[in-house]
This record gives sequence, C-alpha cells and structure tokens, in this order.
Amino acid sequence: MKQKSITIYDIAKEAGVSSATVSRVIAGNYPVSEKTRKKVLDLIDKYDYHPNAVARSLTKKETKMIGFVLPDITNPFFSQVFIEAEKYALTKGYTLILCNSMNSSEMESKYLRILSERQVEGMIFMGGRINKTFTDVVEVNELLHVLDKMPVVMINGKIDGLDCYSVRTDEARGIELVIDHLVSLGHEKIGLIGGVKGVTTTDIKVEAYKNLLSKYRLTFRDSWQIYSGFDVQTGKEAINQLMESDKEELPTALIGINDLVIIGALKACRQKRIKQFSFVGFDNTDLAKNSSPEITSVSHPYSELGKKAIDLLINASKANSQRKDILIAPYLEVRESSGLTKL
Amino acid sequence: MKQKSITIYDIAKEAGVSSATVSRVIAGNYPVSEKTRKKVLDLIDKYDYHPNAVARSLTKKETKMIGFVLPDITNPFFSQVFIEAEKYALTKGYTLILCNSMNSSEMESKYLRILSERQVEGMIFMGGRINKTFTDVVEVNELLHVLDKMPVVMINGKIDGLDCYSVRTDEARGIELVIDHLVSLGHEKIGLIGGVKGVTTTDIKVEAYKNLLSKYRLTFRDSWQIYSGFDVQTGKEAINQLMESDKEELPTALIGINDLVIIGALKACRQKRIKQFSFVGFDNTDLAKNSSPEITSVSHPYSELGKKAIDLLINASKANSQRKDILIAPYLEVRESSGLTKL
DNA sequence: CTGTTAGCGCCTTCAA
DNA sequence: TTGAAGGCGCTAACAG
Repeated sequence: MKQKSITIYDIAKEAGVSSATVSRVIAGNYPVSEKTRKKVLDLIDKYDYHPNAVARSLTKKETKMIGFVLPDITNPFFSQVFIEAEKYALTKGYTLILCNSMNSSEMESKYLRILSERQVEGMIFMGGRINKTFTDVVEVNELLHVLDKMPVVMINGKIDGLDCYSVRTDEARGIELVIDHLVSLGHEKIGLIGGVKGVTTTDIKVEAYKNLLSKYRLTFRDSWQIYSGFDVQTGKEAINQLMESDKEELPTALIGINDLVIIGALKACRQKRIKQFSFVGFDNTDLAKNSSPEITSVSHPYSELGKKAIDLLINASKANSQRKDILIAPYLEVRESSGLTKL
Repeated sequence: MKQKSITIYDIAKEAGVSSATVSRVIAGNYPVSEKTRKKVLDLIDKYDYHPNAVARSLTKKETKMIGFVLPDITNPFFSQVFIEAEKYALTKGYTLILCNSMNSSEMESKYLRILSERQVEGMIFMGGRINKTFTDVVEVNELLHVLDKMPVVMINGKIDGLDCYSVRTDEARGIELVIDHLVSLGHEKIGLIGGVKGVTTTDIKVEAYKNLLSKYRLTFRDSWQIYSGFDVQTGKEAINQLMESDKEELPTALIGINDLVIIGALKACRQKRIKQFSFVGFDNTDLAKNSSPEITSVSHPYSELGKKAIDLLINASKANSQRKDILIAPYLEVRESSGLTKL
C-alpha cells in the first residue's frame, strides 16, 4: 500500500498543459477547449486521479465539513436525526463529523476544539449542554467563541442569549396530539410520568400538559404528574409512586416523557398485574414499535429536523433573511398501548 | 461571525520571532529557549490561537482521520462498535468520519471516493459488501484501489483474497455458549431460526450449530433450522413455519440469528398462546434488555471490536509483525427468556 | 481559451 | 537556539 499519490501537476505535464488547465477541467467552471478537456479527462481516468481535498480546502478556505455534537449515537433519538442530516448533507457535498460527547462536558469541550481546528464550516448541537435550563457560564463562553467563527444550529435545545439557529420539535403540539387522541378514546383522567424538572424538554411537556388539561377542563391531580427520570427504571418507579397515592383517584391513561419510561411502566404494571392504564410514549423509537404491547408514541419529525439543520448552516452566509428559529410539528404513531383500557 | 482567523505568522510577528519558532513551540519537538517559549505561549493564549489542522495535514501528509463505513448507525449493533472505536480513537488523536451507506452499494462507492479524497489514513468497514459470501467483482475492485492507498480493517466480515486486516466476533463460540447454557438448563431439542443462507454471519452460526449438536449428540431435525431473515417480521414467520411442521417433534428451545428475530418469535407465540419454547437471542442490543420477557442474548465484544480495529489501523505502518486477523470471544448475557420452560 | 504567478497556513530542512 | 526558504497540492486572479 501507500503509493506516491499523483497530483494535478503529473496530469498537467503528461497532457502538455498547465496545472491551471487541469484544475479548470476538474472544476468545470471556466471554458476549456473540447480537445484538451478530453485529453485531461483521459489521463485522470487512466491514473484514477482524485483531487486532494485537503489541499483544496486550504486554498478555498472551505472544508465542506460540518461538526455534529451529541451525547450518544447509540440512542435512537439522536441517531435518527443524525442519519437524516448525513444523507441530506451528502447530496449537498458536505461531510459530517460525528462527535459523541458521552454526556461529558470535558469531551464536549475537547470536540469543540478539534472541530474548530479542523476548520468545519459549522456545528450542530443536539442534547448535552444546550438542554439545561440553568446554563453553565464556562460552557456558554466556549460556545460564544465558536459562534465567533462559524454558524451554529441547535436541535431541540436552546440557550438564551446565544445568537444561533435552532430547529425544534413542537413538543407542546406533541402533547396536544396525545391528549386529543386519548380524549377521543374517552379518557378524562390523564397522567404524565417521567422527566426531570429543569430540563427543557421536560418543562415544555409538563407546561403543555397542564395548559391543555385546563383548557379542556379535564381533571388534574398533582399526584398524576410524576417527575422521575428518562430510563426504564424510573418508569417503574413512577408507577410505584402512583400506586401509593389515593387509589380512588387514579388516572386512566398515562403519557410518558419518552418511550423508555413507558416500557418501565409497562413492566411494573405487568409485575403488579395492573391493567387499568392506557399508555402513550414519546420519541417513537424502535423500542416503541418492537415492544409488546406496541407503544403508541409521538414521533419527532426526524427527517425534517436533520435536513433543516443542514440547510440553515449551508445558507447561513447567504441569506440572513431566513428565520433563525424553526419549529416543526411532530405526529402521532398510533399503536396498541393507547387502547388497552376500553372506556 | 467569521472573523479573519489568526495564523502562526501573526503570533510570530507580535512575539518578534520567526514562524518556525512558533511552530516549534506548538509542536514541542525542538528546543526553544524558555523565554521565547513563554512569550509565544502567552500570545497564543491571548488570541485564543488554534493551529489550522487542514494546513498541517497538507504539510505533514497526515490527516489523523479514519473513515468508518457501515450500513446504518441507527442499528445498535453497529452504533455500539462505532462509539467504542470513536472514544478510543479520540485518545489517540484520531477523528472518525462516519459513513452510513444505507445498504446501498452506490452510496458505499461514493463514500469510498470521498474518504479517499479527504485523505483519511485508513478505513474501517462493517456490514455491507464485506458480508456477502458471493462477492461482486466491481465492489471488490473498488476496495482493491483503496488498499493501494491505505490500510483497511473489516469488522465481522471478510472477503477472500483481499489483503486487509480483520477483527471478528467468534460467532461459533457464541453459539457454543448458547448451547452450553441451554443444555445446562436441561434442553435437548434446540432449534435455530432466522438469517439468510449466503450471508457470512448466518452461515457461520448455522455451521457451528450443526457441528455442536452433532458433537453433543443432540437431536437434529431439518425443520428446526429455519432461514427467514433478520427482522421482527421474519421472526414471526419462522414460528409460523415451525408450527406447521410435525407437532410431535418440536424443539424446546430456540436460538435466534439476532434479537429482532426473537422479538418477532415472542410476539407470534404470544398471539398463538404458545408457551413451549425458551429463547436466546444474539447481539445483545437494547431491545433484548428492554423486551418483556427480557431476552438472554449473546453479546458481541463491542468495545474490543472497536478498539482493536483502531489499533490495527494506527499501527499498520509500523509493525507488520502484528497479526492481521483477530478473533474475539463473545459472552452470554443471561436473562429471563432462556428460562421460560422448566424441563 | 490557456499559462504564469502568488498564495492558503504550516512544517522542516539547512545554515547560521 | 533561531531564521530563511522551500514546498505540501490546489485555486484564483491576471495576463496574454
């Protein structure tokens, strides 16, 4: 392996033209006579020549690379957005660099530096520091430095006072979809489990939940809205806590802050042989589809989120007329779990 | 945004030294007087200067980038390896470029070209063309071109006659772990469902399965080994097919080619109210853990696979003494599903 | 339509 | 211990 790589000069010399001409043939942006064009193309083919993107980046001061920072790509919630962004970026000639911060602020900082050194043309953030309601000053400062050099898009997150683009799922609308669905099935007592107070996505959902109950004049009990967390275990805990409250006044349907919480809740109910709840999850991950019973879930507009994020970055320099904040509606994927109790 | 970026020259000028000296301070590989060193470092700090990795790559002819090509990062089987590789690469100063081929040969080819142009120092392949038992000539030729320029590692796949590195899970050993486990639970009639004949991972498992049954003198029926596919639906189909065969001679335990197939099988059994099988999956994805019942599954050595792949690439140029093929043992994650039938 | 020239930002001899 | 100079491979004026 490792043969000396051939350059634009080698092609030029053998074709009896200058390197500039070869460059023009490749770029196709300036006129070249058909004859020399063909000669050059033949040689390019003969030697299987490929232009060196590093050299090109240095000259043109554009790398066609975008950094994508998220906590953990094994989480389908992130990977589904990422993959859509990648596919779309490819069609636009951009390459993404995925950076898994593993929820570590240090790793996130390290990646910020690396991406910056590698001269990416923009960064996309999803999860991590952009989802804290109370933000860390040092972390925000790092982002400010980045913003000095390139455009930034935040997906499903936002930090106040940071002048960057954002693309978000309209989660309040998601909760509305769920409640409409449950009400149409006859439910009037609806609970919300999971999440952590102070995390943006939780706060938005809880607020929407309360507003809608009030708007629809549905019953509300403090004990029906249970903060617990984001994983399976906390879903179980939420059920335990719920069942310890007044048995006379239990909800008939439960909305989960995400699918995992619902999976936990289902497990707890199965163990305790409880069959009195209908369930709706959030995120529409593969877990929802493959669970038994299959879980009705709010689906983020994954494809749109990914594409819009890329579009915003690519067009950031051109039109500063474009909207900086984009809100996209989710949709409801109805499956078995929301029809468990017949009312 | 987009301020003119400062260079090594700006630092040099203000420090009253040459750019070479600044370069030396940064690299730290040549002696520099303590006084100028400090002066330079102070300025670097003052201007928050970061060296331009693109320019460095061009001069040093090393990009510290590695391409990682796989079919679909939303599949946890791939993402778990990728993330381990990424974490490890980071500690070695390398950045990975993830390329999702979406099982499209065209996209895979396109990415090969892009990675090559971007001057990555090596490529890792997982899934896709490297898993076909019968290989496409054109596809192999493309890989040969790549091999001319850089080292290549294949994870859990191999193409004969291609001189590249490989890291694989010892899947035959995985099947042995499963059968040992099932035998220890008293099973003597064991089936294997899922997969497609001609796909390497299927072939390896089926062969190991047959060998071990014969070695342990366990009953074998042709109807107990059912090719069907790799997803939930095909798992259901396998059960349907199995139940149409001689009812007197059914297995008591079923091994799945992967977790999804077992999830499908569990669904089918629940629908038909069949309770006569124990189940073991393969891959140990989050689906296995979060399913009900939780699925016993063979876990790939995800972390080792990822790390070894990176190590092989990084050391490819140095020691050609290292082994080119590495086989790593999987382990069994025992959960509920293998204990469903008491014998 | 085509060649010449001057960088892009950095590293690495070679000389001092 | 330091500076000058050349070059990595390509592109973008500027001439012609």
